[in-house]
Amino acid sequence: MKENSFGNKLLAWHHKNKIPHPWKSTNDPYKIWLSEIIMQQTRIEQGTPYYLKFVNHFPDVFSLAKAKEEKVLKLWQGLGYYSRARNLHTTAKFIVENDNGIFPKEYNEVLKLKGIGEYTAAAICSFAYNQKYAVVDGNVERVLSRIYGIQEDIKSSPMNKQLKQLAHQLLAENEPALFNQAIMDFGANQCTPKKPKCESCPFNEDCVALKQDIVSQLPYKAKKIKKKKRFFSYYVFNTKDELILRKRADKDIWQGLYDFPCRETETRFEDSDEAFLNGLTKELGGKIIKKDVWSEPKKQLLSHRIIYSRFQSVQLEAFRLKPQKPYLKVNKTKINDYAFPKTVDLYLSDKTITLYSKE
DNA sequence: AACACGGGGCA
DNA sequence: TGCCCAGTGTT
Repeated sequence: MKENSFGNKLLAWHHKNKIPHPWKSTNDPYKIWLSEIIMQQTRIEQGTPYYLKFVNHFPDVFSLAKAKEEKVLKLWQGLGYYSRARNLHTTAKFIVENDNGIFPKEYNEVLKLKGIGEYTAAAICSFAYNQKYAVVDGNVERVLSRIYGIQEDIKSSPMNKQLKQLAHQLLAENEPALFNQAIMDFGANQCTPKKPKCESCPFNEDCVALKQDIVSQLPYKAKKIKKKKRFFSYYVFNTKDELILRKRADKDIWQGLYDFPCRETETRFEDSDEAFLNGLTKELGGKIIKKDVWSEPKKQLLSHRIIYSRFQSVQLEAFRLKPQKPYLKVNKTKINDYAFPKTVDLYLSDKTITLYSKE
C-alpha cells in the first residue's frame, strides 16, 4: 500500500473515531511526559486516574521535583513498575537543577533522560513539538504487522528496526502529532489485540493478515521460554577400581543416560548434606577414606533449563553391598561404555580428576 | 539479546 | 493459566 494512502485512510478513521484523553488537550511537554510514563505498559483505563492525581498534586515539573520520593511513590501505589516513579522523580529534579525547569526539545536530549526510551522520546517530541518522530509501541507493532503481513518475530532486533523504519516512512508526509495519535488510537480501538473490528476497518481491502486469515496470529512474538534453574550436587563414590553411577529415570531430562548419585536443591547450592552422604555411604557398605571439596559449579544451558552441577569425589575403601535401584557399580575401565550428559562427561574427562583416564 | 519489573483485564 | 497492555534499564 502506498504511504499516502495509508495516511489518508488512517487520518480519516481518526477524524471520526478519536477519543479524548485528559492529556491530549495540551502541548505542555511536562504533562505529555507525565502521561507517557504513567501509560507505559498500562491500560488507559487503569492509568488515567493516576494521571489526574499526579497533575493535581504536581501541576508542573517544579512541584514534582520538590516532592519527597515517599510522596511520589505513595501516589504511584498500585500502578506497578515502580522504577517508573523513581525515574520520573529523578528526571524532574534533573530538569529543574540543570535546565532551569525547561524540558529539552532535541530528541537526542530527551532520549537521554532517565525513564525515557525511544518510544517515549518520540511521543514527547511529536506531541509536544510536532517533530517528525514516529512512535512504535505495542499498538503500532500490532497494526503494522497485520496490515503488512509481517510474520517474523516483531521483537527481534532486525524486525524491530524495520518496523521503526516503516512507521517513519508512513509518518513522513503527515502531521507528526496527528499521525502518531491516530495510529495509536487505531491500534487501541479498532485493530485490537483480541477481536479486532475487521468488518468496519478502513484497511480491510489492504490488510495482508486479513486476506490470509492470520489476523489473530499477528503480531508474532517468539515464545520466551522461562528457563528454570536446577541445582545438582553430585557425589562421586569411588574406590581404587570402581565407581558408582546412577541411571537417570524417565520423565526427566537425560533419561537413560548415566550420572552419579545426586542431591537436587531448589535454590542455589546449600551446604553439603551430611545425612544424604552418610546414608548413601552406609547403603554402599563402605568407610570414607577421603572426601574432596566440592568442585566449582559448572553451568550448562539447555533450551529450557539452566543446570548448575557441582561434584564431590568420595573415596571408599570398598563397596561391600550391592547398590540398589538406580545405582550401579562400574569398573573404571568400563566407563566409556556408558553415555553421560555433557557436564558429567566434562567432569570425568577433567585431567585433574584421577578417577579414570580417557583414551 | 535476554531478563526483570506489577498489576489488572480478559478468555 | 496465559496473554496483553501508550516500555525501559540492566546484565
